Amino acid sequence: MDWPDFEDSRETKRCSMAQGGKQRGNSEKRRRILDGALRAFAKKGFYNTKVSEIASEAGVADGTIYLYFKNKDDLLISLFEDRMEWINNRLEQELECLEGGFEEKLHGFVRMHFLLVLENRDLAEFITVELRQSAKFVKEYSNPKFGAYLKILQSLIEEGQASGELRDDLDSRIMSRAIFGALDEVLLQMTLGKTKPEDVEVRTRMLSDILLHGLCKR
Amino acid sequence: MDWPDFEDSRETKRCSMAQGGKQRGNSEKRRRILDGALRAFAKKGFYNTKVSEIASEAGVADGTIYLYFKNKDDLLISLFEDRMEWINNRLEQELECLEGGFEEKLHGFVRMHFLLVLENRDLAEFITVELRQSAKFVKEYSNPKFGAYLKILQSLIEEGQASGELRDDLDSRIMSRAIFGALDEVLLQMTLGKTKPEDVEVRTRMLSDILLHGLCKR
DNA sequence: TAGGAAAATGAACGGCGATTCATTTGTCTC
DNA sequence: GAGACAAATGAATCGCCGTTCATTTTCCTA
Repeated sequence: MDWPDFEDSRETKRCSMAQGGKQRGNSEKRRRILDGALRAFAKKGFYNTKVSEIASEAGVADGTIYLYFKNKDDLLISLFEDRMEWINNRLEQELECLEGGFEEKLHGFVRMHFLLVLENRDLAEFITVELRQSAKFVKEYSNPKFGAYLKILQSLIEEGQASGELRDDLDSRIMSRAIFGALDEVLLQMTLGKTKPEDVEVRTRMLSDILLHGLCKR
Repeated sequence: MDWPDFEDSRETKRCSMAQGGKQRGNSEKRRRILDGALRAFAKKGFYNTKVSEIASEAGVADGTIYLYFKNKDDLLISLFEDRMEWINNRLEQELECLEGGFEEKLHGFVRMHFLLVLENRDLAEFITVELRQSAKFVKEYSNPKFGAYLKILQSLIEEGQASGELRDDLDSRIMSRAIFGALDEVLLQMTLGKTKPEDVEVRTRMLSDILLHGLCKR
């Protein structure tokens, strides 16, 4: 199978509708499909989910999906970007509100990452499992929304370096990936197992602490 | 699709052959198939690889694959376990040879993880991408070989704690996952991009350093 | 309220690809 | 070298599922 080419904009497919105040119905259906797809993909994974299952999950007819998305692959990517954008927005929003130095900021970031995603188990499952799948074709089409996520983390690190709180012998690009990897793996475990709310706090503290100060005794 | 049930042992399928010194041909073909599958999966991913492609990659007929593996899923799992076992063995072997305290050991571990896997690009791609796929069904069948990998890391941490070098307020189970996640994500980036040999050294140093001492200035 | 266009429907199609199995090839024994 | 058994082959099968499109429904406008 070939991955989709992005010659036509996914975001605005079928803009042919009247422009007035009635975008409502249309966008809402698109949203319903994305929501249904998330639930379905989380349950069985992309390749084991039938389009007809997504449709019934979304409460629309099979064919309707093809009015909003080019094909199943396109739906996967659209869903991924949609959710990633949501995460990025909320992450940036919350980060702005955080007072204090780098330590607080990183702690806040880790906490947010966990909370945002665990807020919705399906999202957690989808992100942790399908992201890799899509990383595979980052080669051909570099996932911009995931790139944006990493950028946020990277900027955070660079700020810390600029303010002198952080060592500056570290490549922020590599560090941001390492941090994401650590969070993501722990998140995967939380997603698959039964995580109680207090576990989130414990893990947040533990991870931000070790990232800041390391495993060694000081 | 349902994931395979493991009622019949995958390892020893078709033991009906004579027991003498002629296991040779048989095992060798199994190996050829596993090798071919690795190449194929690395190139296109599990779901986009046709069984016939694996067969031609391995230089056997399509049907032959079914003499050694129950089905395509079984082949995936078998391959995964085979390679994971190889990694675990070599990792343990190398770790035993390492002198010094925890710092040296962790550094060695990180280095080994990178080198072992990058020694074979296909393996790197396969592990980083397909492991998640299989983590998905850890729910139904807990991947023992990956568990063993984590155990090695976990023991390393616990040793460090016992000897007093490491903080003991850290859960070694969670830490081992976090470390694996960080390594794996950085490895993914290395796999997809073009990594020069010296990059491996840089990243090894950077990662073991940050894991030991954290991002903060001391 | 008629007419027409956009949106939605879901039954049917068509291609694909995992798996099977009748046949061939190889190997060992007497 | 013939018989018997194991191993390998690959063409044919068959069920599945992504996608299409003829038809129906909805919704607007005059």
